Amino acid sequence: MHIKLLMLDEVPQSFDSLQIEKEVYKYWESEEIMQQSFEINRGKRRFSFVEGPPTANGPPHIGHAETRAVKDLFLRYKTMKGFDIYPRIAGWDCHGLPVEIEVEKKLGIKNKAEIEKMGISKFNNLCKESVFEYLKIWAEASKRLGFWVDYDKAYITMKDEYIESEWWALRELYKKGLLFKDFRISPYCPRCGTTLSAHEVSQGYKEVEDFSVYVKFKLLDKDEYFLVWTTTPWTLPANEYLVVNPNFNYSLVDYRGEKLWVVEERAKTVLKKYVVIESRPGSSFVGTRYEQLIPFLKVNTGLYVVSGDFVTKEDGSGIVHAAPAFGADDYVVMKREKGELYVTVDEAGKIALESPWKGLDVQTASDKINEYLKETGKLLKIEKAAHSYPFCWRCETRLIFYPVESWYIGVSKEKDKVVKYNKMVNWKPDYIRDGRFGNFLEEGKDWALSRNRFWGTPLPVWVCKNKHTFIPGSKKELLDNSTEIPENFELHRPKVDEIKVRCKECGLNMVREPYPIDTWFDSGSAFFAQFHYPFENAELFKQNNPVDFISEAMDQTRGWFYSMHVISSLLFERNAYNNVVVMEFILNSRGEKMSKSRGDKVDPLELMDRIGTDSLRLFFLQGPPWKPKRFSEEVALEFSRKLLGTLYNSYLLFSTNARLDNWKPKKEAISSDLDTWMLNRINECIASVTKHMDEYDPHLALDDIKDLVLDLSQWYLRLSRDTFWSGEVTEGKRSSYYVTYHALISISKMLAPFAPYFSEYLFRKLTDEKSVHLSGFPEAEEFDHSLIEEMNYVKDTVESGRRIRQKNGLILRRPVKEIVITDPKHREVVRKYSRLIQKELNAKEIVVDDLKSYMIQSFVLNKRAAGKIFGKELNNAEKEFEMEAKQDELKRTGETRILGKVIGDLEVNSKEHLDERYVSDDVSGNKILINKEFDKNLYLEGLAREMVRRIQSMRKDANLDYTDRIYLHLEGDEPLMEAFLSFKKYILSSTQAEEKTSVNGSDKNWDISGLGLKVSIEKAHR
RNA sequence: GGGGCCGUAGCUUAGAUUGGUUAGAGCACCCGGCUGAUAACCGGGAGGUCGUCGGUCCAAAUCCGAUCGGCCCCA
Repeated sequence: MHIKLLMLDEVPQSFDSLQIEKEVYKYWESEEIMQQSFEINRGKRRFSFVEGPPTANGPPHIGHAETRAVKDLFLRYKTMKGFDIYPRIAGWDCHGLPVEIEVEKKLGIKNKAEIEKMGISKFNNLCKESVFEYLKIWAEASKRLGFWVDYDKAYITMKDEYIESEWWALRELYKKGLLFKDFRISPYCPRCGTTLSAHEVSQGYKEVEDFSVYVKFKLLDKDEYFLVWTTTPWTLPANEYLVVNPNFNYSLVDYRGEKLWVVEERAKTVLKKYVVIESRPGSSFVGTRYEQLIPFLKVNTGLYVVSGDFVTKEDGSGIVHAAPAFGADDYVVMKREKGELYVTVDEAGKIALESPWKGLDVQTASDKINEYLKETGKLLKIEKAAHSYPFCWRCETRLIFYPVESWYIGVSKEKDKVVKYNKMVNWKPDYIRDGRFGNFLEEGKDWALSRNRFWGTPLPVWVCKNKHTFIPGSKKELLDNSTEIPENFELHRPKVDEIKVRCKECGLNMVREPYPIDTWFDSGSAFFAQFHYPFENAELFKQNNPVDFISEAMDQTRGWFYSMHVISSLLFERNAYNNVVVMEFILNSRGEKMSKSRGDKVDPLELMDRIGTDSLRLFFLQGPPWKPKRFSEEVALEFSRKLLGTLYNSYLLFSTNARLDNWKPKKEAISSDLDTWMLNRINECIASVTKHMDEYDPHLALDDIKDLVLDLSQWYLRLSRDTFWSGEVTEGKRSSYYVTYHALISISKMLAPFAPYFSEYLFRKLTDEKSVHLSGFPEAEEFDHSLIEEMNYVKDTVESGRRIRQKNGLILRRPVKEIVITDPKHREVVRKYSRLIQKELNAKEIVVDDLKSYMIQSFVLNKRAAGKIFGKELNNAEKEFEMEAKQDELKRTGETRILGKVIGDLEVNSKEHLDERYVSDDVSGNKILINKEFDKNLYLEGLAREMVRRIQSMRKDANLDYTDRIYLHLEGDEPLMEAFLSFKKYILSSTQAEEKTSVNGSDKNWDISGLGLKVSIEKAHR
């Protein structure tokens, strides 16, 4: 008769994680457990978090699932630890090129002109709609994954309030002199009239054959030349500097009567035959003036040599010509030298300089310039070489580098701060801080903020003809300064372009700088803009700054981690976040990146349907998050089956018995050393898990939990089974129930952040509380580490004992008479756990004693010495010496007579060996001795156990419940029947059997070490 | 082209900061055992040039250099 308790619910015999997940999900939904978890700690200690907003313009992939699992892990942990995480909201990144491209694809258009033709208003509205197209799938997958954040209150980067906060930030930066306009030299398509992003450029590389030329720049007032190599002769008319590497050595060589400077290592390749006149380091040329190569451009600056580390000796001559308008390095040189920017090419890619080449496109111009150089004797040589060159991915036009106006954030000016605040961040793994991220910060590049696109946060900069600048720090400030406001005004193009603003200083109309800004500025502002700070929630912002915890994948080192860090450093003079967990990618089973084209992308929702959410989450945390993982469903399933399946069965064993005994969860007096050990073991685990979680090492915490589950199942419960099965409810049994209950509760709580579904299921079976996620994380009580070490010793001992039995053919089912442990150091431990050891090793007695008592000393003749005495009789002497009496005599008196002659110490060697009645092995170092003698009684007892095992296996085959009783009849060979008679009580009680001469059930014939046995059983009727 | 991380058994991996027993575990495999919670467990076996080469050292998976392969970022 089963009495159903409120707690300790009955569960199915087999573990169905998918079914459990369904039930739990439904329960969370109907009871609004997630919402409650947001509220439960309001007003307590704060832990702050900010979501790195994804752009929901495609379905989430497995990498998103991983970051969400890791974020959620820590949010749940901190919630259970009693922290108030508020706000705990989702966030969505709405702007940017990826969104525009999605819309372009849908419309079947591919350039800016077409967008302008259809109207920015229409286009941007489509972008706005497109952003949320995948939102449902994202929210569904995230919820299913158990990523508990408030989706209803998500921050949205395209809302006016959010943008307004960014405007405030930009105005603050402007006030600090950190927002300014400058040129940047970017890849540019002269046909489309547009710059290309790095991503676009990398798509368009092609292998082409181009002419490259070596030209001679004459030193001023000297009959010497700098030899310079270039693949873009059209840039030569704009030459402003020559650049040498200060660390290289340059040679002046006589080449066909001309004196040329060239880097030492390249002279041979470039010139073949020449005579070296002298050598000088590159640094010595700095400042040397030279004659203009092509005299059409009027230059006021430059025409001297500068140094630059970017100059290599891989190709060319080691001397580089700089035309600042057409090269990024060149531009940096010009800035450093405070030179001027000479733009000799127009926006359509035609030469604009008054010269014979005016109006030619750069390619044609290059050919003509080559001819010109040849005619004027300035060309040394011309060659054709294949190299890869970028083309426009849309129209296949050659790209050129071209100066484009852009607004910048002056990171370089504040580099020291940016670097300093990074030191205050706890990076996991720590090498990111000084490695990948730190190195990037050291570059200290200014942040190019403006984009030549449509859909984004508008740059809040208005300029009038007199170059007066107006930068509103809020929507209100803009409106207050406007003379005409369009209908349905919002902070997006085209409305912000249509608003009329009059210059305060001169009264002229102002025009907005037409750019939207880099989307990274949107997401990088999340830590204050999500609050609409500083317009609202100042207090809330203060409580949540710096953010305690963020986590994203590795690619964000130059994305979100960077933008947030820079904005915070420049704006608030502090780090934006305290702890950041950086994740590596999930790879396919071959260790490659998953990709659409390879067809191995995994849909997280499908995956969760197949293997379950807990399995997926556990898979992510098997190793450190910052190690790339090869994904495999099998590995994920195996791990979770091992952990959760074992836990499930532990609960099953416990609950079945506790229910039968009508035990109700409550604290009980602890009555055994095994129970005390388990409690200490649990506390040790809690302490360690807490430490690892606090240090953001979740994988180590999971290892700890797994070890505890195995200790519970494979050691504690296995050894406690007898207690559970004993008939009466004794003090010992109550103690075991309590300890097991306590272990299961503790584990379900510790596991809750990792495997939220199964933990909830288990927890709810054990208690009548609402949810494990609303419960507290277990607190470790003091524990005695020596108790844990003692048990480890016991485990080792048992393990060695089994090994020794196995190696000596003493199978475990047969009891042995005695086991001696020759380790006086652990005398007390062995005594304490002797019953346990005895049972595990199936021994009648456990003895602790000195090894000495089990070593037999024997003597053999020292043949060299004895040979002198016995000569040819040595063999006979040896035989006589082996006799026990002689050995005894020697041991007693130190000498004995052999073949009539007295021998003593000098003629013998002594030897020790283990008493032959015992066995041991080298591995245990003779610490465990097993007495292998056995008598009839031991023999019969062994047979009895053999019979029990066969009967049990037949019960199992007959699908009997283990409380069912049976009728039993045995027939067989004599020793077996004798064993049955001698151990009848043991056999009948352990198989729940009653002896009967005629049994009407199933029969089976067994062979037990050559003895025949026929077993008949029948289910007994009550 | 520059920077970063990684490479340990068929698979998943511990050990690398701090050089020091026989490189440790799990899955799978083979032999044996235990078993009325368990697709569990226990003992044994097979399986490793610790990616490769070189260096430092009495001693290298560990430190250094090169090289190959995978992944990422940047150009």
